[in-house]
Amino acid sequence: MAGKGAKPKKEPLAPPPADLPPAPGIGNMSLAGTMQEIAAMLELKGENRFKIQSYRRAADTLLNMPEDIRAIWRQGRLEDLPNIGEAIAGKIDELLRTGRLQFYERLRAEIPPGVLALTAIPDVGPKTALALYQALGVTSIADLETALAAGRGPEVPGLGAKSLERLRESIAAVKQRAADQRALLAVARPLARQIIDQLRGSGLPIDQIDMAGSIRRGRATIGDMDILCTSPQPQRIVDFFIALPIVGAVVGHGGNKATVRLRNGLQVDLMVLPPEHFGALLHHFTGSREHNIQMRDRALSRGLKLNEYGFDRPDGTRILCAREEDVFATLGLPWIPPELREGAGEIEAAGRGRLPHLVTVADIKGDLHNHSKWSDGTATIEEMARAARDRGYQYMAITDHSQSLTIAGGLTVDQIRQQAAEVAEVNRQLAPFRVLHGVELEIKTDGTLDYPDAVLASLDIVVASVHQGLRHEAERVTQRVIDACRNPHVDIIGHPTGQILNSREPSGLDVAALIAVARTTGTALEINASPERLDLNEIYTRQAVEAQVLLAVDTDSHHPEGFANVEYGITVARRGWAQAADILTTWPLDKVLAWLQQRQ
DNA sequence: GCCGTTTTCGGCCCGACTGTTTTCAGTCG
Repeated sequence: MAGKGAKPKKEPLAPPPADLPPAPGIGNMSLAGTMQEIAAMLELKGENRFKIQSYRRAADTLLNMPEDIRAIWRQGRLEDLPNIGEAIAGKIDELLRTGRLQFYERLRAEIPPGVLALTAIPDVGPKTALALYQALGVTSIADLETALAAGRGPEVPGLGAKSLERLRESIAAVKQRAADQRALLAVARPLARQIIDQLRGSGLPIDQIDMAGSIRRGRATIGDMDILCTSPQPQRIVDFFIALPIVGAVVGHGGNKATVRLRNGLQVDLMVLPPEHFGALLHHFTGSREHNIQMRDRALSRGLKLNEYGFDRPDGTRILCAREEDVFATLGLPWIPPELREGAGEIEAAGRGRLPHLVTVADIKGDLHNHSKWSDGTATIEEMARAARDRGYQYMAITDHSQSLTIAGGLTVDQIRQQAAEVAEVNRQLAPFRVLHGVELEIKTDGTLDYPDAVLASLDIVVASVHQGLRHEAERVTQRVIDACRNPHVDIIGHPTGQILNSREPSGLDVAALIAVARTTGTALEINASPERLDLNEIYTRQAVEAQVLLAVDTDSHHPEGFANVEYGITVARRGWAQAADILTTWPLDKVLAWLQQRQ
């Protein structure tokens, strides 16, 4: 028998030769994408659904795991990962060694091109997609639309008149949706709060109300919103909800639920529930899918069946859960914060009493990356400082752009020297509040920094960022950022990957390599809280936390209202399992000053 | 294809909804 705790294996996959580099461009994300594609193609082939599920779960593991897959591979530990066994480990190994996967390429050759795309249509899954292809020969949504318009369709087995009509509507909807995008959390969450406030203020009887789904877990972008509440008068709640001014169209409504589309296009589901089921339903609709699967698995191992109404015992009786805490307690667990519910080890951690004490907005004591009128901000240094002080902060850094970023009014060496006098004056007025004089320093396309070291040494703090040459090849971007990280004057790497949600992909930066360097240099990595950035993301945040690399939640504010965005940076930090001690900007001023001093 | 504090074989999360193939399959969240 194998030793306790270890997963017994006949012959573990050998680690790669020490001198073999991983194939370029292959990391956690791309591997997860490949696994998802394999799952979709196997589904189309009608493969065993549990095999398909295995590839999906392996993809989830890759997406949520806190470590870089290449490091695990190098150590020969692929099969130690949950949901990754001999077969999938072998495929990951093949991809990392050679950059290709024969199994995947054979599947691609087998599946008619374009059929997969049909499954983007609502209510069209693999079975329907294949039937459409076989009966009509269509290999794209456009093909299908043309065929249906020409009166074809009745020859597809299993599709009656109703289904065909529905299909036409779904195609119209999917074409519309392609133009739309997922909403930023910073757009969706205030809307959800507004709806909840209006329902609460309606005068109608509401006992409990909360948002659920990805908005409650705090994902960076939101597809649609779920709001759950309890009330003795569900119909009146539903009627009030669908008549809200913010509602653009009512998609459907009944006695205790309604689906609407807001004026900005976001879909919102409201459900009014019996109070005795509220906890179980809130848990069920908060998800994520993988978290729910693992919770049900844990229930099964205890002879219970978990569903959205509670736990069913083998004798047919039911354990009701009015509060979410009851769901966890029934499985011997403490309540798990929604931000952690991604099925990425939180249930195991909860079971061992090892959940992190997640950082909160209330822990934040300052903000170390902000702009003023001196470059591209809209407020004076004093206005920014007063706004930060009014939030209860002890300090704020002014970090206007450096000279190379001309488009943002970057400061010359002379200008930033002049700026120091204004910072000193604001500090005289607002003491003991402290404005740190800093810069958001360009990491230039040639890899050098935008000010000489002597100038950097005269500043309180330096945030180094990439704005230009984000599309450079991965090795080059990585080298530029790592070189900046190694400069002892650089304190923080700003928005490391440069991603803009919904519009710009992250650069090719090898974040794992950056984390490894930051660990040795003691440089902090930023979680930029600007809602369209959220960079580092939660996955890299967790990698940094595990590596004990310091993080800085900064809002990159260009006006006084920007400080409120700290909420979104904190959400990322929480999703990355960060505690207050991991975050530089939760530290009090004297500790931050001592840290900066010691770095000089 | 993965997994194991009853297990190395035989399971695998659960229920709602819909249409149609009148007893269930497909899709979704």
